[in-house]
Amino acid sequence: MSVQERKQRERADRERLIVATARELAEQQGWDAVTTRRLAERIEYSQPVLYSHFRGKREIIGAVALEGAAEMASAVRAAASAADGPRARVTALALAYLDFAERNPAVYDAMFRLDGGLAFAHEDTPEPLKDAFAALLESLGEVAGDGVHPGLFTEVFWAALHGLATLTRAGRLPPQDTGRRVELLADRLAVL
Amino acid sequence: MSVQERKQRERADRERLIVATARELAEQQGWDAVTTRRLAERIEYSQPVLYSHFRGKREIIGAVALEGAAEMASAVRAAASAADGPRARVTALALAYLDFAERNPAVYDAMFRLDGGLAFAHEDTPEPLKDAFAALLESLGEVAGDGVHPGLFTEVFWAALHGLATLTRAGRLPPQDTGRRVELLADRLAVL
DNA sequence: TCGAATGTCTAGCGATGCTAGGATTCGCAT
DNA sequence: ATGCGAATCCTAGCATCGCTAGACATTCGA
Repeated sequence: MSVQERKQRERADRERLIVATARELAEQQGWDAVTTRRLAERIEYSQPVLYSHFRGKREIIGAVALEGAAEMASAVRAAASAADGPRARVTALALAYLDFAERNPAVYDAMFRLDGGLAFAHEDTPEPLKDAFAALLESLGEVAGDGVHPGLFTEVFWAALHGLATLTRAGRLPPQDTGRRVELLADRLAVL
Repeated sequence: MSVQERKQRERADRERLIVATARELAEQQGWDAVTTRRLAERIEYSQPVLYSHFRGKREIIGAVALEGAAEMASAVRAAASAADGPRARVTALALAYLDFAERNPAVYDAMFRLDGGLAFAHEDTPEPLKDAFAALLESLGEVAGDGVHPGLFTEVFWAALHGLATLTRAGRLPPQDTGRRVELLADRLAVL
């Protein structure tokens, strides 16, 4: 029995290695540079090994996206819980979100820009994605205002953050004004 | 002289044909299906002809993006001018923007999701892109509120719209709630 | 009418995601 | 310890991608 367990452990290790390497490579040189050949070379295995873990490149991107969603959820929660009061909580959350997107552009792309083959809308949405949304909802729901569905409010706020993250990374919005934009968002959207 | 003029006209016609065909193909089957071979076949020329008009596939995407920007600008202006008062203007503008994104997903992708090789932030930003932003600014600037830079406000509002468009297309947000989200955005962000 | 210039196509390069099929290694029963 | 079956891994290759060199045809100007 212990032999099989060791093998399973090694397999799981290798799978983590693949995801971590893909992420590292993507952050260093962009997702275009993450080819199956380069990835295989970096993990010191041949290409087909990748396909014994993942159905294809898309699924690898999806795995990175899930990892990123978990990290983002915890980053958002940490920032929110460190702030006092609804107002500070909202701005802290927003800044944490944008900070995560800026520090992990490739991961953010995997989550929202690229096709990771993830089911988003339906019930079979992976847990990390639902949890990341829940992390936003926890802090944003309390400032939705009367008569506004917390989920709907969170979606709109999230959309605004996503737009800011995307456009900033595209060079469209100068990064130094991020603080003022977040202030504007929090002042106007949130009901305090 | 008239011979050269005819040739130039034919060349310009063919260039328009390339862009229109690329756009059509992208809307029908997605940008992944827009390969240089398929595109060449559809316009009934060989691949190298494409490269006598554009530096590469990126530039073709960029051309579609510019065409889309011009259309979006006029769609936004039309919607805004047909509405009475700032409040109605803002919601009409927002709905027109989202409607454009929904009806022309491939064009919207070319504008914001894909790499069309367009210079965005700098001064050499192509005129249609600047004009599309200007179309937003015209209506949104008047509801920025006191002490808020109209450009900054427009950026934030635009980011929110962009996020809504993106997330809706990804299947993350149910389309039937678009109206309520727009109402929320207009109610909260705009100062009337 | 003929050389030159312009325009177009055929063929091919390197690289991509992905896979079939053979080789090798490994665990386990004898 | 040994030999066999199975699991594991790699070599080699396919179709397709964006892109380009060089041959071919066509048209223009003298």
